[in-house]
Amino acid sequence: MELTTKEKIIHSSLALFSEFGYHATGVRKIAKDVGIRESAIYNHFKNKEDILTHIIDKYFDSTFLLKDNINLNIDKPKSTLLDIAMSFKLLSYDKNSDKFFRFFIIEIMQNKNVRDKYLDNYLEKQINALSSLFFEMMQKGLIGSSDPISLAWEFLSSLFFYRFQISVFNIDRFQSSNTIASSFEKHISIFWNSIKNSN
Amino acid sequence: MELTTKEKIIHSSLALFSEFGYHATGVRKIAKDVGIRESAIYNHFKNKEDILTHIIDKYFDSTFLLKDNINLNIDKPKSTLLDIAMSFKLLSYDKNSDKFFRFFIIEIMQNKNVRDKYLDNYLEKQINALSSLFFEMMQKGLIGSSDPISLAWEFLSSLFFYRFQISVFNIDRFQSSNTIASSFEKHISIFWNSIKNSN
DNA sequence: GTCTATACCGAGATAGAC
DNA sequence: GTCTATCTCGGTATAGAC
Repeated sequence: MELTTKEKIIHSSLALFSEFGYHATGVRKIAKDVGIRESAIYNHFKNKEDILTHIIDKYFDSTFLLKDNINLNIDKPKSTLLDIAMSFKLLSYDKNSDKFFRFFIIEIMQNKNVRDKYLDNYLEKQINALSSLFFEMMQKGLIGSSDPISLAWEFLSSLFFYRFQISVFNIDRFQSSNTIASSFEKHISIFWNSIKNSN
Repeated sequence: MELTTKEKIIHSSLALFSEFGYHATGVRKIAKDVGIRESAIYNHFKNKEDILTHIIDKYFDSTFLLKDNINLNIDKPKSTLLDIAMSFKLLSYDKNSDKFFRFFIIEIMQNKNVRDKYLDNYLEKQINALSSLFFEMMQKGLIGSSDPISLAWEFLSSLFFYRFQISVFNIDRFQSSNTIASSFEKHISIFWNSIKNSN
């Protein structure tokens, strides 16, 4: 697979941004990594920030969105939840997705554009989708009655943290990520055990 | 309370670092915020990185460590867990601690020194302490038998995420943090409901 | 589309007067 | 301990030849 220069620039930039941060990464470094001169960068991107924007637009979805063939079969509620958790786990152990994740965590804290994307395009959608799912389950009597939004937060929180933690381990303690490899499944087990209707 | 120049530098630096990041914050900006010239900074710190090091050393503990008067009364297991959660909540809604938290999240991803502190001085200790607590509870038959380390991860994960999320909301959607204000308590309720021994 | 050369700026940092 | 003045370096970005 032959990458165009533009693709190479994006690829190198992302690798450097996710390791050193956006500000600490110079255009010279990017150019060197690609194998061209700084000036050649500007044939493909307006400026440095333009590279950042392209990366965000191109990779945000693939970094955060779960596989969309999740079986939302309401009659098998526990395995539906497990499916979602496994989708998180898949992303966590995907090398590329993990790199983007680190990059985005940094940018969420510093870049309003990324932060808004995270809050509106990701978090809110996830919470809404999960709330609906739990609401349905309650109506069918599969789980006890309570606030579906709170359940959604509780369900998501652990999955997100495990992904965060694996991402931190993966920087320079790759082996340690094994210690929480089974946490995604364990979460479903504990969570389901708490909310299920036991009649 | 009169702050020394050195303290003022640390204070201003932290505010700027946590808002714009370490690399995006110049020594000139810090000096201006303090009300002195750049050169005067160097009477107090060797260089810019030296300021960073001092901040980390001075504030890491107060950012992450829970209040140490938590009552680890094993005979009231649920309220012990609630105490821990409330300690998290307290830190989340403390304005200063919240600022440091954002700063440290960024640095965890980019700075090996901070990352090691997070992993060794914070995370491992927390997991160990919680594991011991759950182990004791199992031995006393207060909760069902399972892997105490997994329980510790599951318990901590939600609390950490809620803190993370409140910190993100607090940047420019202060109002939204209310939506998860009760999540800390809710977490204890759901978690305890799952692990308690019901005999 | 990439190169060389260069402009320009702001960064971190130092010397020495006060 | 702070100031002014200044240095050097590396950053982003552009002009114009090939």
